[in-house]
Amino acid sequence: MPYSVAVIRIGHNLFDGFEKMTRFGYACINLSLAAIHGKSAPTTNRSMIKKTFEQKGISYASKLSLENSKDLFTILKWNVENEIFFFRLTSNLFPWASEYQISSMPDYEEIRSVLSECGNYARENGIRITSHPGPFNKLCSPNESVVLNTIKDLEMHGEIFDMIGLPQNHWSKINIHVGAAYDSKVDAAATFRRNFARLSPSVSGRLTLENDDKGSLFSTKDLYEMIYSEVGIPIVHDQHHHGFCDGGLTQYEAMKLAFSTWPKGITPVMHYSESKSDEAKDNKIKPQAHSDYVVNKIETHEFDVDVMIEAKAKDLALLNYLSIYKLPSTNL
DNA sequence: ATAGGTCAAGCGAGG
DNA sequence: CCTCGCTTGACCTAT
Repeated sequence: MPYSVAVIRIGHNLFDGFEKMTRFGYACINLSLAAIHGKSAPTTNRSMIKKTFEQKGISYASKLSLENSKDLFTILKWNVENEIFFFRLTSNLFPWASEYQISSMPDYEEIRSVLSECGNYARENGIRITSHPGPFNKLCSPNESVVLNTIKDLEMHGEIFDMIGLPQNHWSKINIHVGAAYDSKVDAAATFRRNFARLSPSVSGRLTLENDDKGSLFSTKDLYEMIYSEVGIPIVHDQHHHGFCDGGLTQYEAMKLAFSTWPKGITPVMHYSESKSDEAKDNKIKPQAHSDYVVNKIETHEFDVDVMIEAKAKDLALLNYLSIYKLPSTNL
């Protein structure tokens, strides 16, 4: 096995025994480093608009990709220094990657080498790296061109994870939503399952599904009954979304169901966020919108689960949360 | 140098 | 019909 999750966990367990474990994580952007470095802060999100891509093409995309990759290493180091072992990788590491072969970038070899170092570092330090491709990924679409674009985007994520050297399993999950119903959840789920079979092992082995945040779409219960039970895709339970689409289950029931879908030896993931409208005391803001910070105690019950905090203030929100409750970022 | 407008992709909800 | 919200603000141009 090129990347042994078991070894990492046993290693950390030497310190703490075999108590319940939780890693807290943040998504994509590091605002602590931004606060220190200002405009020149490390970022994995350099991008460009379409017009610029048309003018400058793959060579400029390659340049940005290399810089993004180098800064990924800096951010991973920051994570270790701050004892954060769960991190969502940006989907924008390689700008416009759907428009070219990654391997034909001029800086491909150097990028591969930098990403491979990132992977080694993450493995040595037990950082869990995951991703969350955008909402335009619709594997359930009746429109073939939408499906083809989705497959392309997902395969791009898989290829990048392979370059980093992440295992082709749900430890390094690529997480999406079903995200649409087209007036028939039954049909949408069938289309999803059919198109799931078209993915390479690099993607299908890592893919997870998250419950939607609209009543008409897929609750955790729906995902279990209509997708997991047929094709075995593990479920990421988002507590905030559950408030808008609960399928008749309590948080606890939905968590129990979702976590039961994960393979043995791989810690399930839960998403946590709070409403911006509550935080700002402004009911004109949609309740689905994420707050800057999270302040309520996160309930994990008896479950062994990693918690991704989705808050606009990113790592600042995570560090703030941990300080409120005097928690370690992990008790691994 | 900074502010403000703009920007690939798909959906559904709400005004 | 338009805007927002979601993965994740960042880029570009005019001042």
